[in-house]
Amino acid sequence: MAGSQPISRGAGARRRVLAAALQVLDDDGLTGFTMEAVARRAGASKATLYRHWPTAGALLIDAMDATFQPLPVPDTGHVHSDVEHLLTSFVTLLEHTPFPRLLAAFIDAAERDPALADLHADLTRRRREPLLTVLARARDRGQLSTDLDPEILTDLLTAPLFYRRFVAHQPIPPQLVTEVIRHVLATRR
Amino acid sequence: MAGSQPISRGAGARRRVLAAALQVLDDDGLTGFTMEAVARRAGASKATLYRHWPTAGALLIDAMDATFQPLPVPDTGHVHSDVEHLLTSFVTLLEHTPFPRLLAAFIDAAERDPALADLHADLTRRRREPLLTVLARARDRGQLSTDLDPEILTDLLTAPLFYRRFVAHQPIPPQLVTEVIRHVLATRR
DNA sequence: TATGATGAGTACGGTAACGTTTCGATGGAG
DNA sequence: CTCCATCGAAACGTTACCGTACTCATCATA
Repeated sequence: MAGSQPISRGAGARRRVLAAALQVLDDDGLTGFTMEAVARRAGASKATLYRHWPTAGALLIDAMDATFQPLPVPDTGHVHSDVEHLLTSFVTLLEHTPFPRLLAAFIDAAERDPALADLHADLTRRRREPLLTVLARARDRGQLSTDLDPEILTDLLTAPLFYRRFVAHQPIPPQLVTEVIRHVLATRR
Repeated sequence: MAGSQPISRGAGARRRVLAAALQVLDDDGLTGFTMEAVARRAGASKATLYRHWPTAGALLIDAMDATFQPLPVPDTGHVHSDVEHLLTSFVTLLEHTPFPRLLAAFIDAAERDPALADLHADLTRRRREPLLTVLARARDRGQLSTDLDPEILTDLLTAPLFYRRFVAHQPIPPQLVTEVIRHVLATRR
């Protein structure tokens, strides 16, 4: 976006509040996510928050929606390396950004709030798109058997990375990406 | 910590409180998990809670620890059906018990409390054991190539089920277990 | 049956977030 | 330059949870 566009008074405060909301969620989790805490962090008035968002849940939705950024779609000509690029980028996201902690809080929230659950499902769908694009392209090129469902392949390829980070709560070993691809992408010898 | 037959006075209240703690966590998540709420639900006095647990975190740890129950280890003679039994049981756990909602809350809590993180890692390890047992037995029988790491296989087999439930937030299709096994356990036709 | 533990119920002062309101300051548009 | 929508700050009464303390009932056992 053209950064020199003047940021209107209202939009400026809005952006600061959204950024502060993510910081609070990252630091203190869902428990610490209150209107007061976000207002403090943003250097904003509570009145401003309530002017823009009726509830803390609505604010949370906007804040999480603002975090989304799709991974760039690689095009090396080979499924294998395309997928490897994507998964490696994703591991970086999991290990070196606030993303996973935000997601952990959000997953819990989405269990109990239907509006958050909807957004969560939508964000997940958008997050999967680059990988699905790569797989579809591979199928068009004949590099991938047509009896393999791209949706299930996407599950199988990305799930272990999530699992390591959120469930096993352990670092992701460097060879995991390679191993996952080897098992799932059917490079059978 | 007295006898085994009669439930000593103390142990009775303790069990009721732990059960109430899980109900509160299931219904209201981490946000609603307070000493007062648990005491109310248990029909117990706050003083009783504080007598047994110094903090809400300590109570949460004991409550989550009490939920753990290992899946029975099947022994059909074939890796394939053994694994299928285990994964199917696990899907039932994910779809028809409070387990996943409890876990969602716990994962968020474990992101910020080291003691909870330790317990989380330990519970995950114990949950994996039946599958690891089955895989080890298969290897001893020569039904499984020795160059496949059982730990990674366990990741690949269970991760998609977690993923569907927590990340994709979608029902687990009946054929997913079969598909996962087909891809991961290398029964290539 | 007498006694010591244990628990339920209640009350307490302290803290924090709630959601709303008022007021004075400020910056962008006409 | 003027106007006015928007902002930050502060105060408000309300509600909820905190952690502790005290009383009285109940059960376990010797």
